[in-house]
Amino acid sequence: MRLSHLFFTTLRDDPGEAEMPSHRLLLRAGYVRQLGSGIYSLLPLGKRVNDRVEQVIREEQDRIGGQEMEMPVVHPADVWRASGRYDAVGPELGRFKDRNGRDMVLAMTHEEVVGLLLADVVKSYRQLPMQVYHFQTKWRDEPRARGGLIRVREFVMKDAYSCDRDEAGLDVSYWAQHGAYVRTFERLGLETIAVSSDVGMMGGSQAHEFMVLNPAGEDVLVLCETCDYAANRQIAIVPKPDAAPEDALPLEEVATPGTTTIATLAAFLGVGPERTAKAAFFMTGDGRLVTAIVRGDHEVNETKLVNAVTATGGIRPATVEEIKAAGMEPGYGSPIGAHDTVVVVDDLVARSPNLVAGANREGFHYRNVNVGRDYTADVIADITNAQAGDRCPLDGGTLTLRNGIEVGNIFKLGTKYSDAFGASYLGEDGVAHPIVMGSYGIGVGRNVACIVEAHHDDKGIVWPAEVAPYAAHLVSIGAAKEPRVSEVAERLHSLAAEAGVRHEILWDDRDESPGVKFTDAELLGMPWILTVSPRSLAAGGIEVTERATGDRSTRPIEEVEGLLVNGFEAASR
RNA sequence: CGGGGAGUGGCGUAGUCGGCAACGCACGUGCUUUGGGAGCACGAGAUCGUGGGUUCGAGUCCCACCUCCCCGACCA
Repeated sequence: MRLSHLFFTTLRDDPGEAEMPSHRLLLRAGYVRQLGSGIYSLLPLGKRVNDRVEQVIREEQDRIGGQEMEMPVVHPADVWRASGRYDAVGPELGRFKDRNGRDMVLAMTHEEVVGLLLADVVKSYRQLPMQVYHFQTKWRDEPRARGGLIRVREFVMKDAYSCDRDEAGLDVSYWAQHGAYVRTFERLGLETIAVSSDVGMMGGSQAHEFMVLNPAGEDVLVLCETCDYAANRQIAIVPKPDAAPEDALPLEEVATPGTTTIATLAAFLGVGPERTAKAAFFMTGDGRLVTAIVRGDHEVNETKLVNAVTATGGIRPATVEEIKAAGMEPGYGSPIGAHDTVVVVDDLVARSPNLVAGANREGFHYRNVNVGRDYTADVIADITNAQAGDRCPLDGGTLTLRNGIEVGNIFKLGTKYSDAFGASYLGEDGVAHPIVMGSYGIGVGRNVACIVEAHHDDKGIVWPAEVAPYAAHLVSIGAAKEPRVSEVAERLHSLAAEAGVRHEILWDDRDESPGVKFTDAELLGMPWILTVSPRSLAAGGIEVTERATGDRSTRPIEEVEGLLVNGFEAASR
């Protein structure tokens, strides 16, 4: 490809609003342009990278027997009503009406369609197990897009669906996908950590998220320093030592003016925060007020809380009015004397005697509050966030917290969608059984961004060869003075093009100064930069520079021709 | 949705007290230059986010709205 004809432009200055390196570089180097919040165009260079990433994913899906297909972006709403998700999912599901007033949906995922197709196509156990996948646009009207391609509203996802006869079969498919993901991310040049994760609204029994560590990541990972325990903080187990046994003391009301936070309360009373109970209030989607009690030195984990009360539609912080309506006083709240609220108590609080808790009266707390005696827990569960320094549930090692970006996930779905759509098969036993499903997603654009996050320097992008849009970047200099420069460049360019799409090179044939060309070559990030100039020809050939290392050498023209045809692997040796 | 910030040629920005919309880069033409973001000359390019208001006069002041970014909430 001749750069003079490429639909792109580089920016000399950093775009003002791009904060993450990947966003800044993809904009500056002319790979992407923004259309709206969380909506991006891929320019030709961006499209080529995207295609290369897709191809890696495709090869690894095919390797485990995945069959590529394609399902629609626009679905009749009835399909989503059948699974219950038309109502269960909030405004992030795009909805509109067609010209006849029928409710329609912009797909955010494709379990429903797969369920329908399975009901139609699969009849016998002989057709299982089976996996299908496709690359398709998703629309998710996220509350807030951020970080360039990291979190967008419209994006292409590889979503795969495994279909098995039973749980044992699902387990095999699940771990086959796990292996495919490990190979995929390795080929993409991403260092990932597979963490156990929440099954969320997808339903199901087991899930992993593949995470890359990144300070701007939206997820918090809980990692053990001494073993391979790794979990999303949303579900990370928090082992808690038993509190020292004490006899329950009588309840005692104390005046604690101006102590609406645990810190001020503990300081006022001269006790540690671990001797207090903290109350947090939430409303569930179905209108229940949840009072969550954790010890003062912990914080509430909302995912665990949602799971503890099986809150479909999630939870949101309760308003002051809602809290007061249940007989509690924000800032001085506790379940003591409260009504019309679901009380969820962290297991540690349930075992901790004589805590300080709110008196539901402004400016007052109780000492020596004991669960069971002074108020009743509707649910006792682990509802706290893991904290740095906590003990690992596996080997007792020290836990650390790191931020991560989710580049892929795998879910054991079970039969939720096959049940909803009547997707069953006739077994050897002559009886109908529901098909057991799994679902497996990789966001393509987010992976592109994460690759740039992991592979760039102060000059620009440094693509791994596996995903680079072109095999090399050819810079021709001094063509006006030495006609052989253009001749040689022309020959290399067409030779590479004839060798196939994976061998194509980008030729900067523009009439620009050498400085501009070198700077752009480094910004664009092809793994190899070839320079042909009167100087290089005089030195015996072509200057070959490895982008990642900066290693530079002059090679005979015939050798470079060989690299173009046979691949640059030989050049690294 | 809450908090914060920003909308001025393609990009990055300046614009003071309300008084001819400016600078750098990029772009076009010509000449010079050609191994690390060249020089000179000339030139094109702006509904100052939108609507309303105040004023002799609004990029600037007031009101409403829209959009984008960041933090949080949210998130399959």
